[in-house]
Amino acid sequence: MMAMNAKQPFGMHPVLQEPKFSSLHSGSEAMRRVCLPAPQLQGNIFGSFDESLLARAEALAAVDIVSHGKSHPFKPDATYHTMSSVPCTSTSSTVPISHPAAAALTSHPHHAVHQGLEGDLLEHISPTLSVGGLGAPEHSVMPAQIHPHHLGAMGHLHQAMGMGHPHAAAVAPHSAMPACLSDVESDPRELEAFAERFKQRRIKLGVTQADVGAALANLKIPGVGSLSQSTICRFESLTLSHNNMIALKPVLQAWLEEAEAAYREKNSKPELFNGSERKRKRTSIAAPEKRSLEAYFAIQPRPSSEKIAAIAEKLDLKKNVVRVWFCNQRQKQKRMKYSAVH
DNA sequence: ATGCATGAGTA
DNA sequence: ACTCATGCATA
Repeated sequence: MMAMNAKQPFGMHPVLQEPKFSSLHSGSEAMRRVCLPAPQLQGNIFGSFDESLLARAEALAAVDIVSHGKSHPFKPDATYHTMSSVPCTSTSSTVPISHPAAAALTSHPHHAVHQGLEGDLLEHISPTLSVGGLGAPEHSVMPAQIHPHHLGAMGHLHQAMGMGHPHAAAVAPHSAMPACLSDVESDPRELEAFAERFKQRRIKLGVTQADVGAALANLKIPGVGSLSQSTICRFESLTLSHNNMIALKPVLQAWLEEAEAAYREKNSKPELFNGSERKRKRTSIAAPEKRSLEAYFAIQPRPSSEKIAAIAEKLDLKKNVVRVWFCNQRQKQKRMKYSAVH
């Protein structure tokens, strides 16, 4: 099978960044920080009694096994093939994937599969979306170029678009304003509702999350490229940051509208349609270690580099793994679902 | 659906 | 060295 490779393994084109728009980052970040519980108190304590606290954390971890209402009462995730020995550092190193061609050959089972299963729908919808009806998918395959790592660009764009003012309560006394400026219905309710609607309608169209992500690139929206299944999934399940949700909403909404339009069009015109990359290895932190980490996190979400090193050693994990774990943990805390200011 | 990771942009 | 938006790999 030689499907086109839409995505590439990591570490290839660091370029392709657009002049990018703004950096409202700080703004939102600052704001969010203010909203955080901010348990700074323990910083000092931790600093001076680190040893004992670490110990206590471990003790807690030992007992606190199930009490963490988190999510895993007991998942047999203990499958730690932690091949941490292999630096995932995309630093090109041995990564041979330099030939787009080769990459294309070996590529993604995903897209291939999807095309097989729903190629029909996609081929009718996607082209229509991008070209506006010209159809004629000369190359009925997804052009493997849809991924011009719009990375930062997109994120910024979105932020620029959606960044906003969480208020929006007293707004709009006189409907005069089309409400299209900086307003943004950043209302969590609205987002939640949209996400739900989006998911249902998407399913109705028979499109997978991965398909949506890929199709996004066909919308030709400046600064918007494809997205992964992960992101679409997270959008639907509201497990993205508030800002991220707001930024993505308009794009997904645009896709949905066009997809449905294309769908309708299809149904209304029966005549026409009747009828080397080395794989990155995911390190897995064993349950016991994870419990310890959670305990540490509870007393100090932002351990210093030294603490991280200490923890890493005690748990016999790579320092970087621990550092990233804390980063992800913090990020996780900020996600919508729970943290939302409902 | 979610865990661990990367990279850009910041501070 | 952190935050954020994302993605690959995997349960």
